[in-house]
Amino acid sequence: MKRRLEELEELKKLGINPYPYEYPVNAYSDEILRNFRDEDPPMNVSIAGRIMSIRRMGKATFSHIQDSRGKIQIYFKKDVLGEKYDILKLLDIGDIIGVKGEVFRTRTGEVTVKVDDYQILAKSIRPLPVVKEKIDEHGNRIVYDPFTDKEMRYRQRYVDLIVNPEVKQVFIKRAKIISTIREILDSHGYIEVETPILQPVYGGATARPFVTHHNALDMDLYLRIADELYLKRLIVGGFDGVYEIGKDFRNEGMDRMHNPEFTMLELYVAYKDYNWMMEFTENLIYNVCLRVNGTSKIKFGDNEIDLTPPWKRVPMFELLKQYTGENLEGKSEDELRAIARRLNVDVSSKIGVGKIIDEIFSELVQPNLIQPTFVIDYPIEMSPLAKRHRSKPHLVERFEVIISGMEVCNAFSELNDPIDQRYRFEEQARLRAQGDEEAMTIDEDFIRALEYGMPPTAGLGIGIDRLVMILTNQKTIRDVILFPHMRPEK
RNA sequence: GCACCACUAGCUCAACUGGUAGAGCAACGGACUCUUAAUCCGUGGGUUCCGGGUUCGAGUCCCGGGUGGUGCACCA
Repeated sequence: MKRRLEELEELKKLGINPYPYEYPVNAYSDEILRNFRDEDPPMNVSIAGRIMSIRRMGKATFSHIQDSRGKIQIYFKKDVLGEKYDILKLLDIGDIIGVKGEVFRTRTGEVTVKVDDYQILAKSIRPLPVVKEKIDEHGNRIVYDPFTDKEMRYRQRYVDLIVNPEVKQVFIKRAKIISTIREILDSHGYIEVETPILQPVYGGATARPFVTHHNALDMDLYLRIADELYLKRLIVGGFDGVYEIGKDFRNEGMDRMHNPEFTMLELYVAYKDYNWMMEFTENLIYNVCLRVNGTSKIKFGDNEIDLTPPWKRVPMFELLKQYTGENLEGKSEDELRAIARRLNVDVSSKIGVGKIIDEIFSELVQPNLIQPTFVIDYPIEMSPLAKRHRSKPHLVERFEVIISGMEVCNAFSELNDPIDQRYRFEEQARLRAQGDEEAMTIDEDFIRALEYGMPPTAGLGIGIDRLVMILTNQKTIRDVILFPHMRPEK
């Protein structure tokens, strides 16, 4: 770095501003490579990018520069550039330059820009990890000494993005996934809304919140753990379909599937139930995958996953029976604890019936569900916002979508009976008193809204990060979040 | 929060049972006007994550701490 600061000073002494204001770009690496024809008249281009390699050979120098679209070789010649050629020695890998020149094909066949003139656009004073690569005879990219240090890749994502082009592709695809979801939802006439992230009462999920403080009001506020209760208020307010794509925050552990802040899509549609929502969900995800990947059969880890609808719909208790050999339906808390012991599943003494079942399910059933599966009809105790099942009163009309063992969606026929809702909240309060810190707190204003009357409604939540993981074949959530949460350095 | 593993030059990695810390790339100097992991000659580069301890001697062994990874716990 010291050496580069000296170069910076030398440039300034020569009257060259190493940080100029703009540069007229009229072409990109990928277009130039794609459009070049040997028989066409020579084409002049003006491109800008970062120097990724330099091969100096006395009075001629080859270099590759990388722009937003890819890389292209450039060729400097002493007899073309004269004195300006000598300034090249002050350039380094990592510097950003603009070059103008004619496109030609080298003797070895690579389409290259022969530089008539160049300009330094930003001097890099911190050395970039140098990744060397070669394209083999099959067109495969072989990388030597790849930049792999996970900690540095996540902390200095900018470096990761410069040096590892496949990382950039994941995030471009992520953007496309989200914009495609928007297009589809908008085309159905659903209204995108924004609801509070700072909430006086948090709800809509069972999780521990982040707490912050509002100074002027001298009160604690919570970062939302879900959008649910506000979006349902909007259904009460007369919207037929609303959705929100935004960050939720949960004060829980971090691992391959969890980041403390994550992106969630929630959608609520009036006059529909969870059966309708299942069909909607499988079509949504199928179409997003088609548009983004061009196919509905994708690889995830060692598995091939087929997202073509219809997806299997299986009641939760049926899956439990299938994978554990035990019938858990209608069992008391004591009986469930005994079964858990028999199945070698550890359950905390603080949790109730719903969570014991959930525990057994996530340990013994969920990892086996690789192809997209609607798990339907959950016990009422673990779903305080869902409507009671129309024919089985101890269950609710709820589904989750499991893909590759990962929970990607959660949805219900929404509970719109204000009396039942109050009763369910009170049950949660009882669990909380028992020591379940994640049980929900009662939201009086939400109940008041239901008291005015909410139409029958279907609601859906999709974990966007996890969906992106599946559609881009990434095994950890950190690889689909640009700046995953990290402990502070030092 | 717990367990296991990792941390050595800018990057990727070596260093046997404890015995002078090394290579490739990058950097620096030189040669070279079609190279492409350019090549050839030469040079410099280290708080071995941090702090203690054991030892004549610690990158290596022990204790404590940090960060990361993986798993568990926790997690609509």
